[in-house]
This record gives sequence, structure tokens and C-alpha cells, in this order.
Amino acid sequence: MISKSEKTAKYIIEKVAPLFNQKGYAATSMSDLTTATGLTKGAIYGNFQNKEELAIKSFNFSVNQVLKSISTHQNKNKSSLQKLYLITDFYKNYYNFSKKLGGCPILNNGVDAKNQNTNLHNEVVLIINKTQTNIAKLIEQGIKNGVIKRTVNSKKFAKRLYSHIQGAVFMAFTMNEANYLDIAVEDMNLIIKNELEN
Amino acid sequence: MISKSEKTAKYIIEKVAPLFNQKGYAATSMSDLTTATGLTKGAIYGNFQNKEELAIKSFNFSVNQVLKSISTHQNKNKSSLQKLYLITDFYKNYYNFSKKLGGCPILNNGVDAKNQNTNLHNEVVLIINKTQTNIAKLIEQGIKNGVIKRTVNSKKFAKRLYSHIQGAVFMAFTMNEANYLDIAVEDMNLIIKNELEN
DNA sequence: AAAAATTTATACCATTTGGTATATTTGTTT
DNA sequence: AAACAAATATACCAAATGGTATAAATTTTT
Repeated sequence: MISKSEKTAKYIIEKVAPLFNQKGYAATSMSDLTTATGLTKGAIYGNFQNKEELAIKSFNFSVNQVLKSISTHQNKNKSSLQKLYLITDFYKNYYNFSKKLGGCPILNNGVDAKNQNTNLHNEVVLIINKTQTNIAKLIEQGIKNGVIKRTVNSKKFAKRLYSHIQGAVFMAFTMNEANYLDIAVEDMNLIIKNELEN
Repeated sequence: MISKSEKTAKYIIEKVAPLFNQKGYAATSMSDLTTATGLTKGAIYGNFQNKEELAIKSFNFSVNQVLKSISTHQNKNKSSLQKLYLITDFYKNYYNFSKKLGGCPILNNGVDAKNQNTNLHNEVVLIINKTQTNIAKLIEQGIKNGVIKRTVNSKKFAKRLYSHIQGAVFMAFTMNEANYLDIAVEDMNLIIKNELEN
């Protein structure tokens, strides 16, 4: 049974997550949150301990939107190599996709929380590590299946891929030019083809 | 003749720039600025119109630290191709270098100012465009001198290089791992060698 | 439907926010 | 050194900050 507060907690997070993502933790005020939700401080503090807890849950909500969407996209193919290509393919539309979330939660919170909110920043690190591990696993599977070269350093490649993509995400958003993502994806696809494929 | 206020204005910017870079515009309060400088609001508002003007001048100060250092590094060689390699080479130490500035001003302000401070954000865009243009010019010079392939799209390459590096900067800082920069530099050097060099 | 428990709204708190008017100090000119 | 100008410190402002105690309303249980 879903309690009333569980519903409103979810509602609050949905309404508030894009705000935190756009403005950052410190610059998002309680009054921003009440106007965005149409609720009062009483309702918010009844469902969350403080601003920080809400910010962290909002971050995780936004990140899950991304991860779920990637996961769905990846289900289009079972081959580990093709799943890699589906990652880069996903990021072709990431500019428009993440715009709905108020920007890329990893990028925004990574920069914003650093030096400001240790707990939130730790959450970002956690997600990045998790994602990189998943990419590395995909490569190791590809090696096992003989579609990826045995010489490939899976962890290093995961870093390359993630770093490359996040760079394009940053550039796309600050320059307002989705094009940066196309260039990066083109780049990464070539690297996969030339350096990974058997 | 240097007036007193010019001196203190410079002094304030020097003390304050790392703070703005670390915490971002909104999260850096006037009291942060007074404690960092050891001065009072009177002194600060006597030298700057408002917080925004100080933030923008602080950003430009930080950026100039970077640009000057790159420029000095580039003077080690006259060849346009080698100057390109000196850019990537510069970023090998960028993690430690920019740490002294409170992080990468482009990355931090690019993310922070977006959706928050239009004037500051415009400043970031200006610098990125300027830098990319310089890279593109370097390539065009290399083409003229016959050391770089005539087929290379200079503007596109500038985007690739910049995007790639900023991605590594972001990862290095949020993951606290300078290694990301080494990987990206290695990557870019290979791209220059394989795709640019004649 | 009454009672109990939970959830939300209201009213408040001390503290901090960016900014200003004015007084005081410091530097410059005569 | 006196007079003037420029720069800094002090004292203040209304508005906003995150958070809380409590009252009112709404669910849930009995």
C-alpha cells in the first residue's frame, strides 16, 4: 500500500529535481521549492529531513532517468559490442534528452557539489564508478565472446569513453550546440571500430 | 602612476577569484569575500559596482592565468604543429595547475553560470570561442606550411580537441584523479599524429 | 462514524543575504 | 602643515535564508 506521504514525496522530487539540476544546491532556495511544488515548507519538511536529503534524492531521481533510458536503449541488441555502440548512439540525442531534466545531472552536480556538498558529491562519484564498471564489464564480455581484442584495457577504455562523452556534454550545454555530441560520438565509434573490434 | 584603488582592486580580485571559482557565483557571499580579503564591504563596493562585476573580473583573472601559461608553454617551439602538441602537453599538468586557481574556471563557470548569470556565462562562451579560433588558426597555418594535411577541418578539430580535454578536466576533478588528463592527452596526441600530420 | 495517527499549513525564529548612506581614515595637492 | 580628495570602515537597511513549533486539516485505523 502506498501511503500519502510516499506519493507526495515522489511528487516533490519530480517537481524539484530539474530545479536543483539547473541552479545547483546552494542557489536553489526553499522558496524555489515551495513555488515549484505548490506546497508549503511544512509539507516538504514533513517528507524530507532537510534540503540536502531532498537534493540528493533529486539527483538520484534525475540520474535514474538517464540510466533507465540507456538501459532500454541497450536492450535493442544482445551483443556486448553492439551494446557499446548503443551507448554512444544514446548520447547522440543526449542534449535534447537531458535538457528536459534541466541538464546533465552528472555534469552539473559533479561541478556544483565539489567543494560545496560532500554527500552529494560522493553520490556523483558513486554513479560514475558504477557506470564505468558497467562499461568495463561489457568489454570483458566482448573479449570472452571473441568480438573484442584481448589486448584492450577495459577499465582504461571505460574512462576514455566516459570522459570523452562528458566533455561533449559540457561543451554542448555551455555552447548551446548539440553538434559537439555528434563529433564525440563519431570519434568514439571510430575508436571502438579501430581499437576494440577484432 | 598606479592609484591606490587600482592596487586594492587587483588585490581583491586575486584573493577572491579562487573562491568564486570553487563555490560558484551564488554560493559565494559578500561575507566570504570580506573574510577572504580582510577588507570590509565598503572597500569592495568602493572598487566594484556589485558582486556580479567582481565575479566576472575574477573569472577573467583566472582564465588569463591559464591562457598566459599556455602561451608561455607554446613559445617553446615555433612550428604550428609543435605548438599543437604543446597545448596537449600543457594539459598533462593541468590538474595540479588549475587546482591552485580553485579548479578550471572554464568548466566551473560554464556549468555554474548557465541558467544563473547570463553575463558571466557569455564571458565563458567568449573565451571558449576565442580559444577554439586560436587552435583552428594554428591548424590552418600548419596546412599552409605543409606539415598538416590539407583535408583537415580546422574548426571541427578545434572542437574535438577542446571538448576532449574539457571532458578529462571534468573527470579529473570530480573523481579526484589526474590520470584522466593523461589518457585524454595520449588520445589527442595519437589523433594529431594519425589524422593531422602529413 | 469516532478516535488516533499522519500529513500539511501557518506563523514564527535567529541569521544571513546583497547593498547603501555616512562617518572616518588615508593619500594627495597646494 | 592645511585643505582637499579619494578610499575604506561602520552602521544600518529591507528582504530572504534554512529551519521549527504548533495548529489545522486530512488519512488511516478501529
